Amino acid sequence: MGCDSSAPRRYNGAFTPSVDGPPMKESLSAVNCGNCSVRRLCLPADLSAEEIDRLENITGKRRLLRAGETLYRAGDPFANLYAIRSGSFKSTVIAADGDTQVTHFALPGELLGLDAYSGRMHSSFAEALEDSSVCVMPFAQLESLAQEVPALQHQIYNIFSEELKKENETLLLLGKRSAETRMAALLMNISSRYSRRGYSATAFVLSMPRTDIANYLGLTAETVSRLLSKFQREQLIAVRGREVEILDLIALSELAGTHCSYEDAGA
Amino acid sequence: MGCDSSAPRRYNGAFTPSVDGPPMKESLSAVNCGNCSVRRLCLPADLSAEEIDRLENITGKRRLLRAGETLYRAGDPFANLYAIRSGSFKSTVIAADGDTQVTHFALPGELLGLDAYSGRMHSSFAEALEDSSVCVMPFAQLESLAQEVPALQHQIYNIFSEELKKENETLLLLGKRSAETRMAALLMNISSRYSRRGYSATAFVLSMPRTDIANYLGLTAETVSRLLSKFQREQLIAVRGREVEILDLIALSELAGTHCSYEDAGA
DNA sequence: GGCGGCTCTTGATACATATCAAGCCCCCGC
DNA sequence: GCGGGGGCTTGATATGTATCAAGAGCCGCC
Repeated sequence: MGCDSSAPRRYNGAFTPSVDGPPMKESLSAVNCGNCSVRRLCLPADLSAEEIDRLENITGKRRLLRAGETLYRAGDPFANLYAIRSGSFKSTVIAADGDTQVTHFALPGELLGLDAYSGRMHSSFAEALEDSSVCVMPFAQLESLAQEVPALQHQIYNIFSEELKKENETLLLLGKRSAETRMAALLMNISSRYSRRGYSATAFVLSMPRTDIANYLGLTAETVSRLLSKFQREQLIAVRGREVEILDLIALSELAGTHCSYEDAGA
Repeated sequence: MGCDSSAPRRYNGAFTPSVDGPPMKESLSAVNCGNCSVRRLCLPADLSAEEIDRLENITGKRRLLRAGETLYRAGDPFANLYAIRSGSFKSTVIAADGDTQVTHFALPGELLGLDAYSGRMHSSFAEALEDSSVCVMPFAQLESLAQEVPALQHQIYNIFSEELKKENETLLLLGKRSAETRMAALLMNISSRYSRRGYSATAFVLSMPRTDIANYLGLTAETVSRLLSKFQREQLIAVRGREVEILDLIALSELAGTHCSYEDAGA
């Protein structure tokens, strides 16, 4: 079993029968960065075997979370970055008036916690949308290792920069686009992110409730629901609860107003 | 004359009579990071005199831009970061369908170009809103210097992280808030950023046209105009063209739904 | 000094999406 | 198997903001 043993699992599943058998268990053998299947997406990108080895010494720890548990909260001291190995998370921020806003959905192979460096304190919340597993990466150690290993340094900059780019795309999406476009773009985005990971680009399970999707897109849950129904009527997708199958990838991407996804149109 | 000689100047000014006298000229004496008035906001934060000296060797170059000129365009190879010394910029991204979205307004002391690291290519446009001056910082050199100077490294991470935090706040703003709230939040934000720089928090000139504000906030120019008029009727602000005076900072910040600004509620 | 072109303002109307309100479905626990 | 509750869907209505349209102010140019 590699770094990426458990497949995403819904906590409220329709496909998957139940979640109660032997959950949250994980073999610890052969769990390392070198053979991690999300490797390409995590930090190690261009490191040599020896460098990966050193990285592993500081990223050995795993943390398992149940659906609904929070990985960190705004105000928590910043100590670690987290690489998602399986499962998914939502990031939220809270306004002064208590209003919350979902800012991201994080899927396997993606990082959480980058916004916490400045101020040494998390400024957002990360909550597991389903049972999930993360690599814990103590940033202080990562930082000093990076000081010695330029390739790691580059990779960290890369990730920060990538993250900024993604946010720009999100802004673009939320800026002035119709509810329909936003919904289509989100579906395309999730599709491409799963596909990049080796999962199906056309059939997946949304791990988040409609309310979270709505909040993220700046819409209401009712509107999200209506749009999904509409897409289904138009034969663009098939929805059943949180299961989604994209029937017409091209039409959907045209609706989204972008060729592939608003994240990274390549891949 | 220090690092921050020229004050922001409108290119379409109401206060300032004209822009044609001796523009875009700048003494080169004593232009260095150590005595730069935006120092606290640029990279040098915690560096020793000796380290600042080394930094200066690679950041000596200046670039002057006329209102409307672009600092970089999406697709340009990434070579430099830019620290704004005077003037202001808008960052935009362009959707596949050609639609553009303003993602930021950048004021003096702030950095541009961070999103370009990954892919070694700019993914957005930066256009001067008024005649402006920037410090050119070749990133490759910055990077290798950072490899030797941990304090610089920290500062770079800091800036990246700060940037991500800011974007989260912007998402919060755009997510589900009324036009009124967005407009108030933008005014408060600009106010706090100017104030942080030592300028008046209550009287400033918006360097961008209404259309850019509207685009940034996900509204139309008409709505922006109406809102400003409304704020004025309600004695919250006084507007005359692009000049704004905030009359009731407290009421405005309450409207914005945050205590001070959506950027960094402190300061 | 007067003309022409922007940017900005203001008004009337249209429309997209929110809001309010049931009812349904599915999953879970008893 | 039955009852309960949360998430989801669907409908009717309300409303905020866009859209369309006209006019005003300002600036630069001729």
